[in-house]
Amino acid sequence: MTFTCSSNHFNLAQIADSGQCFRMNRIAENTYSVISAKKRALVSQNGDCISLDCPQEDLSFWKSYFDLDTDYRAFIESIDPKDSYLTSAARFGGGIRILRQDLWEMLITFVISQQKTIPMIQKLVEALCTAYGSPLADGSGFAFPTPKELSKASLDDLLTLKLGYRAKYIKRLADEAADGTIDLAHLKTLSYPEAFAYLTNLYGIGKKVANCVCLFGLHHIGAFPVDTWIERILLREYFDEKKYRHIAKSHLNDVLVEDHFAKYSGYAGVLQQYIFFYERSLT
DNA sequence: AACCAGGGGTACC
DNA sequence: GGTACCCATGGT
Repeated sequence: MTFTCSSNHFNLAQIADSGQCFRMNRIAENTYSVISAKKRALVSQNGDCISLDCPQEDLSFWKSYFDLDTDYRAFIESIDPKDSYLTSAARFGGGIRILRQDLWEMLITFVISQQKTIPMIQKLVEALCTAYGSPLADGSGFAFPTPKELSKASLDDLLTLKLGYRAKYIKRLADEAADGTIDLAHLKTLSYPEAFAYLTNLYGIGKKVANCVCLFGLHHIGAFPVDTWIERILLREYFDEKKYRHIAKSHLNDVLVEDHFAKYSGYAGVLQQYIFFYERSLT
């Protein structure tokens, strides 16, 4: 069945190309196939009108997935007008929303993302789903494998899928999530700082991936992942030699984020997505 | 052919 | 607590 609704600050094409989801594919002009966890939908957009084609019982799931109840205008209007780069980025990518994606899927996906380009991440995620996920109800593809399903893959199996040095991380994470050593249900109950600490203690998950999991898998939208793209932006747009001369290189990113994004406390991750998307569009 | 990609672990100091 | 080096693979 098809459901329609309207929303401001919503742009499917921008969301699909924003680098936060890797199983959203354009299948026609303005129409995308989206798979999250065990569900699939066809989504299209004409102006403010969004159409969802999915089983009726999945409608509320997808409305939540696209975060349609959050007011993004307030985030954008809070941007410091003196920050011309951030202002331009928000004007350019203001249709991006932080999707409410599956925690386990985000955890593994962003471990895969280490030192990989977005097209390569998509291929590897799809390979994992095809090899270890369950078929979707309508037979249109495969769900992301559960911890138990993924733990059936041996280290050699994962290496065969070309996961490289990430294979050993994924193997251990899948085993620990399957046997309960990693408690995903508990992780969902934690605050952002608690979840960040929990995640960075896991094998193969450092600050960057932990923040991506917090932002995209737990919807802690104050999380601010710093990858190579964001680092370049911070150094080019926010670095001041006089001001930061005495700061050690190993702390510089943290200080730059603190000095220029702490004022957006609680939702800085939304703005992070704007600048990430904007920066990538410029190349 | 070096160099980089939505980084992180480890061995040293 | 900090740094240097290594890790797989594919694209430029």
